[in-house]
Amino acid sequence: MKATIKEVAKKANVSPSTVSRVIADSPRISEETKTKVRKVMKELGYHPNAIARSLVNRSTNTIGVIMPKSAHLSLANPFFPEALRGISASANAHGFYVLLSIEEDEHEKHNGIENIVRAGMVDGMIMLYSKLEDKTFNMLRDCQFPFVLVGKPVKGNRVNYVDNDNVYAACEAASYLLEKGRKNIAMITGPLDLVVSLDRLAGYKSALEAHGIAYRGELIRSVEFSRENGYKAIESIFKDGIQPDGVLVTDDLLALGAMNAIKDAGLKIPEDIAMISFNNIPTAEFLTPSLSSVDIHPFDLGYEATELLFKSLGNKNALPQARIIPTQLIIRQSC
Amino acid sequence: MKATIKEVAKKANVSPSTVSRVIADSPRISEETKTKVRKVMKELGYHPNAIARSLVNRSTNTIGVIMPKSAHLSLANPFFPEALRGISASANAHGFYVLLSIEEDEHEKHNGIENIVRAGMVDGMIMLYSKLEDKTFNMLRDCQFPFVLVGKPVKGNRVNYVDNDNVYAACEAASYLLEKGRKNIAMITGPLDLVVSLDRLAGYKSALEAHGIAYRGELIRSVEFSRENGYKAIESIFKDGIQPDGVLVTDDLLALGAMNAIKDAGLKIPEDIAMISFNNIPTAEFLTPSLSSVDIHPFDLGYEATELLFKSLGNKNALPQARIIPTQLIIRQSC
DNA sequence: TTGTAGGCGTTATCAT
DNA sequence: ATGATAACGCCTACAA
Repeated sequence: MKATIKEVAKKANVSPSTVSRVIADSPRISEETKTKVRKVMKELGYHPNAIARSLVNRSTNTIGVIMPKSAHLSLANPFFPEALRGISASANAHGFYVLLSIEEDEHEKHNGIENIVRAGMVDGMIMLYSKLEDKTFNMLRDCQFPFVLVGKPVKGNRVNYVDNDNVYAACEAASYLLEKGRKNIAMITGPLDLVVSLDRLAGYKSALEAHGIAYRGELIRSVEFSRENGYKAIESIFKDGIQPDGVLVTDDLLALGAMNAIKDAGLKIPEDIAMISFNNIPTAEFLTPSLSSVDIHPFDLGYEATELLFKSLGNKNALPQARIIPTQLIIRQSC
Repeated sequence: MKATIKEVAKKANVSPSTVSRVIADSPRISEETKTKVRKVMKELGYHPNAIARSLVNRSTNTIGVIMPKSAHLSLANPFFPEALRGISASANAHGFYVLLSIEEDEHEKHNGIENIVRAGMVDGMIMLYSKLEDKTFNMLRDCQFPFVLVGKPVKGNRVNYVDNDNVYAACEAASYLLEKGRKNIAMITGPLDLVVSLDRLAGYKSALEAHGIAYRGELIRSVEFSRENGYKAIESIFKDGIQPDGVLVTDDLLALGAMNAIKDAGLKIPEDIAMISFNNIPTAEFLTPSLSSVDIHPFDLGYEATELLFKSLGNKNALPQARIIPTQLIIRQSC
């Protein structure tokens, strides 16, 4: 059985409140008493109970992290684990714990998160994605519960968020291809209900526009993140009788599949089709050809999001803030 | 402000205990009252406070997950995220939450975990590694705190654990190389204070023995997990004037570096040096040559560990159990 | 079937 | 500088 504050108090011949003050290192307790009480705490192996503390303080020193269903696939993708590391690093630095919620399906997800929030398990949340019409997002916003989005909110939603400039990043990547003389640039992107997909598509379009090239919808494929879907997307473009000379892919897993589809069609990268992708997985440089990719700095996204959360926890009616984490286009052999 | 059980009670004209019983769906409450109370709960948007519940129940419905420092590097490695998914899947199924602890350094780590445990934040723990003389392990064991090790405990420590048969897996892989006619098989392994490293080394040795080949210590390199270290390990073997015709690597990240070192030395894989690695990262099949690797089924390791934890939570004085998750040697071009 | 009262371990307020 | 007391929100004997 664990020692409680009362037992410490009894053994030290003081009252529980005195012990409590010693724990808080209150200046209103004599050094003498402090050392005496501390000695007893050691002897008894006493450690304050976090639950009881949370109950009276109405705060748990814990932040929640929401990972979307698609993260299951993408856990292979370094984005989520790296973001998690960033979150954890910031939380640790503030003496906070991290409650992780990886949910199974849409329905459960919503319930799970709502439980965590309504049950008072966490003081704030980090959402590791941003999509249109998201129930969890709406719930959090409607509750006025403190949270930070990793990703950009839908227009008009004024909330705390941390994101890359995905429009810029995609524009930069597409421009690189265009300036290499590529004219027919396909795009393979994730689901279009994700804000990140929309942003990157917008960036792609703006690059075309800046280079005086017309946008053609038939060059675009939107699919769920997986290697298989990357493969199929390229296949489908070829089947439509289109042969692009470049392709912008919004995720390296998709790119892996796409590369294989291109090879299987007897075409060469980058000679026939140049490729740039996103996320810069650790093996990108070891592929043949090595894969050009945009590093989005997921650790920083997680870290800064958490820092922002603490800031808003400290000042409940602070205005929503945004932080933009720079991206880095890493050119390798694939373009 | 959130509604409490008292407010529900008042509005429903019943006592708090009745509401409590409705929450627990006690059979001693009439259906009539139940529906009445439930209606009020809905109206008030009532949700039981998990903290208060935890305090009186002395249990938090939360399990902790400990990720070691080296996981930082290895988060690029699918092992940890996949294991996390498995843990989360099992925890969700049991209505439990997951508290994640990724710690910075050894010292902090110990303190962090000890806090979590002693503060009563979690009902049990999953340790995602196993090494010799580990402080956290000893602390947990000495506290008699319920936990499950993913990995094998040091001999003599009777604790719950879930692991692969790493001796067998390494033996199988080494034997494969030997049966392909390779005679001088090097081994690049992780730190030798990790039980997994020792086991795989033992498996390698036993394969040699079974094939009547003498063990030579100069063929072995033990390094921290990283691509750079994989590169250096091969370099160091070459520098010693040794040219192996096969190499067994205990992690794909190490293998990536090793492959490059071999290529840079002007040698070919598998012609000059055949290679088998561990962990089967998603890109293994996309490398050139594609990398043979042992899939250790990290999801299952996490899932089964958590199931085992729940079992031991249910029966505090059950005897320690072990579960072995099968491995799968996946042969590709590198051997 | 339902209500009352005490307590889970802590902190905060008000005394002393 | 320290102690008594009352919460925090819930559960659970024990009573009725």
